[in-house]
Amino acid sequence: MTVTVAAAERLIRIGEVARGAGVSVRAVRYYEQQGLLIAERSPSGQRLYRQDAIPLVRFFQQMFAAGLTSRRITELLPCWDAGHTDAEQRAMLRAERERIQAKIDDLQAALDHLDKVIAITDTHP
Amino acid sequence: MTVTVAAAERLIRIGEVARGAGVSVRAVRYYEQQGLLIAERSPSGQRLYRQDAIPLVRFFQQMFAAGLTSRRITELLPCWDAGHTDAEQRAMLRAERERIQAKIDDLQAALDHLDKVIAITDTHP
DNA sequence: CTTGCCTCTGACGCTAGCGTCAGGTTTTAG
DNA sequence: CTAAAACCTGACGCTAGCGTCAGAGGCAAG
Repeated sequence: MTVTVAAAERLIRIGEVARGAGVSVRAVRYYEQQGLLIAERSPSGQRLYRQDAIPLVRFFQQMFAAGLTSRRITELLPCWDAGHTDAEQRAMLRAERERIQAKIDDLQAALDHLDKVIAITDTHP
Repeated sequence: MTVTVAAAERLIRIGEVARGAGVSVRAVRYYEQQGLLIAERSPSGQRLYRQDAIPLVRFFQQMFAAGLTSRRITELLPCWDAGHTDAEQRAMLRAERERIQAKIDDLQAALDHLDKVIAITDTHP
């Protein structure tokens, strides 16, 4: 008979989070300052994170790349954490979705434009 | 018998350029400061533009949206103006192309991520 | 013990594309 | 002629996500 015990999760320090997610230590501190990432503290004051902080930071990077501000991300975090959403949050999700789609379209148009020029300059050196 | 005369192009002032391209007057001045857009000057010192300045400014906007800096755009302008390109410029064109494509891919991934969350929060209110 | 790496809290710096205000000239409409 | 609208040159401000430096404490290894 086996008994499963809730294993005390190994907490990691800020450097490990930063390396794991491919960002700077400064960036991780900044995320905390913006309310994106809450850390426990060791008795001596060092930040301690759960391991899922690493994918979370990666996720922040993805959203930043998509043009969301840290403020928007904090407002949308409950949609992930709890699965709980109100009408306002769903509207924000859709609005950001549309923004991103529009941005993709703009980028695609710019890409097409550049490709034309590349084609011309290649056949016409 | 009809004689075609090279019609003296009607020059426009900065306000018309700005309205035509959907940007601010300040932006147009900024482009000049960055070396993107050269303007003639009237005797009193006002900037005078040819009408193709409007599509040019639109193009700048498109490139800005694609993440190119004004510096890069100035370096690539000869590719449009003269059709003349050297190897370095062609390499820059390709590099920018790759950057934009990578950015599109990132945005698409973020969009897919958001769509998943939207689907969850919709079926699971 | 001390060497060396990691972490801490401020706090200022940076970039890029403008916004905006100040104070003055020019052009245009009536 | 005159008032409004448009234009000019500085020059400082703003945002957002960090970089970077300063000065000080924490922590495992030899």
